[in-house]
Amino acid sequence: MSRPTIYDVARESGFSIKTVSRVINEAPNVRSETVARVRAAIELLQYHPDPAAQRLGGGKLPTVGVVVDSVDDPFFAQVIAVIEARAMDAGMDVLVASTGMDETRMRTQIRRLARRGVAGLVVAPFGDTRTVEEALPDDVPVVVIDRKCGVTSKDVVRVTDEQGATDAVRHLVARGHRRIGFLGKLSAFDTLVDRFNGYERALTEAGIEVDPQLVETRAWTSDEAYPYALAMLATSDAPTAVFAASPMMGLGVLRAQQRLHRQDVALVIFGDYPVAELMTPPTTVVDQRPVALADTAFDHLVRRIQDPDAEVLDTVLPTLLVPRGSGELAPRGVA
Amino acid sequence: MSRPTIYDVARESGFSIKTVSRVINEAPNVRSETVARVRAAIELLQYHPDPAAQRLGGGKLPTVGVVVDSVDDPFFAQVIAVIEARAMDAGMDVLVASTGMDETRMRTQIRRLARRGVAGLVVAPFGDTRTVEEALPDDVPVVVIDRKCGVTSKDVVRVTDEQGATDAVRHLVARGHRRIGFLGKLSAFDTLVDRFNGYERALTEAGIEVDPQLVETRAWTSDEAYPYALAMLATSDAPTAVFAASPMMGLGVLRAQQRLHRQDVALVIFGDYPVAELMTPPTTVVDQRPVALADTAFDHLVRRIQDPDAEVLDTVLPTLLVPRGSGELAPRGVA
DNA sequence: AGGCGACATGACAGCGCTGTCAACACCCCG
DNA sequence: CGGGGTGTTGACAGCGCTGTCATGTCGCCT
Repeated sequence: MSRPTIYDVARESGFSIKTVSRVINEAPNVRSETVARVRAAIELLQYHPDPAAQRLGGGKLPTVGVVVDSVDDPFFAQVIAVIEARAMDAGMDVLVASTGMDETRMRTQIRRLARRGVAGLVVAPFGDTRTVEEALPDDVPVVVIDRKCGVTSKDVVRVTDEQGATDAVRHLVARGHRRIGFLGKLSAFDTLVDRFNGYERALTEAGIEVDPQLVETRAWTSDEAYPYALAMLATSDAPTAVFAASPMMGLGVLRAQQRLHRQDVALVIFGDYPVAELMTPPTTVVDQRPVALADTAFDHLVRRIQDPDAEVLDTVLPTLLVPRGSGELAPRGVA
Repeated sequence: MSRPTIYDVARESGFSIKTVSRVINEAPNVRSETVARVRAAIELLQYHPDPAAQRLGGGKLPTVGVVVDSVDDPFFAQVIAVIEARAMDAGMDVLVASTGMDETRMRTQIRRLARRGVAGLVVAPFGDTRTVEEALPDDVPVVVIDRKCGVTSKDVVRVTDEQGATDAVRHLVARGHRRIGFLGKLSAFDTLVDRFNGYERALTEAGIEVDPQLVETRAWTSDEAYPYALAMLATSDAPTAVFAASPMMGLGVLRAQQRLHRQDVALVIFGDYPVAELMTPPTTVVDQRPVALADTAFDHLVRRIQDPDAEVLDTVLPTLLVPRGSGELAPRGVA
């Protein structure tokens, strides 16, 4: 009445449990006829191996763990969705854990999943190199996503942050903007620094000097960004365009614009967000393409699981500038 | 060098593994001094029980499974986030699985998690009563969320769909609207039918007849809703207000409005969505309060895990009308 | 014909826990 | 002072797998 075990399959098929185990794990050196008979018995009994037992017996759980800042951040939600889909195809389950942007909690969550015996881990880390390197386990395959954080011992999949930012700001410069604001907390992630560098590069190559008045690096959440954005837009020599280095910064700017009833400030946000195309004007973004990122991360995780000694990869995927309207606005007062 | 086991703790503390096991599981009849000594040993060795072994030994995994339509739907993403947070506090992990709105896949995913030995399951089901009742396991505690689907054998946590819809439509009626459109696929979920009933009720009590021209029940995704919304808004006797029975329908309407350059159509969407407050005009919604829902669901799940024979609960939480602008627009042409 | 290696299968011992049951020490009561 | 709880602890047998090692069977080469 209870779930069938490997013994039931063994009895039914007439082979030993070890042979059944071999069939399950697609081990070599089993006669194809034997495989067929065992498979038939498995099918007949509707047998499914118990992951806990497989794990205890010596293997890993058919499970991948995903550790991200927060599960309901749209970016990470998409990442999780892709990983979940890929894992399902591979017959694996997905454990999720969030760090809430807390280093201790990040460490705890990673350790917990590692202890649990997951086959692999996808982690969006943060903190300085040392913290992150220490938090990442060496006995479990890990792929780091989105942020490198100086990690060199693990596979990393991220995007061209600097180039993406450069593209965004060049886009604004091409529309004639010369006073372009920047919002983004540099101390938070290395990615933010890259994005600032991209901003700086685009300005410099256009012969525009970076105006410290237009660079706001204190805000982290959108709530924090809002007053700064408000202040920046309200000054007499306000920027005619803004580059928001993250969706959170972008939302702060949008709130400020809404508050000031201004729809004439050009805006490009690094990172797409839900319904950006329905805003007034629709928001131009630098798409980080979370789907491609997660897909690649999963590929690399599988590779690492199969060959723990494979060469360490640092994959940098291109971003995509998506013009929707807000980024194509001409400078105020110009036709 | 390897992870410490219960034997290490036993040796270190001077007790048997069984006593250590008792301490871990907070079993009764253990002297407090013994507990203290064992705890000290656990602390010293940094011991953490192996979930797989606990499971095999006879218990359940310290894990809850969450099965939803899709992981990156903002509503479910929030649900998952809350469950994850609560689970973490309870020392549990969270397995996520999505159904992709496919009955077979729903069944597969639920079975898989159940087999895995999770302690409990939170499921957003769909399909007719029979399908769902069959898909839900009886040997694992389950809490059904968001949609009842006729389930009577499990705890259910949902919201006042009909009342919420009535509130929304009354709100529009109170602003003077008499031609109010409805968008929502009734055949999809029982919740949608409830929302339509709420719509009908609010109209009826205001002495307004339901105009079939203004009721669109074919669309399911926002892509499908878009052309219908477009058509509805473009007719000569177009509605002055629209009640979108789900965020997807709402996005369809918003796209249509954007396309038609119309910001004068009053709109209330059932279900909040990201940055709704930044739209032009900001979108008035009926908040389903996913956080409260998930919180309650987790409470009920814990209750059910502790007492499998507890009375079956059907909890219906109130929704919250959030006026933000779009729902307060007067009918076209009226001051 | 004898022997060796490649293939195919099985016996058995864990993996790290928990459940069952037994053992033992006390305590209360008649 | 003996019987029968009650509280506290431990020995031991699994749970359902996989790893190791042994066993048996051919086919082929010398």
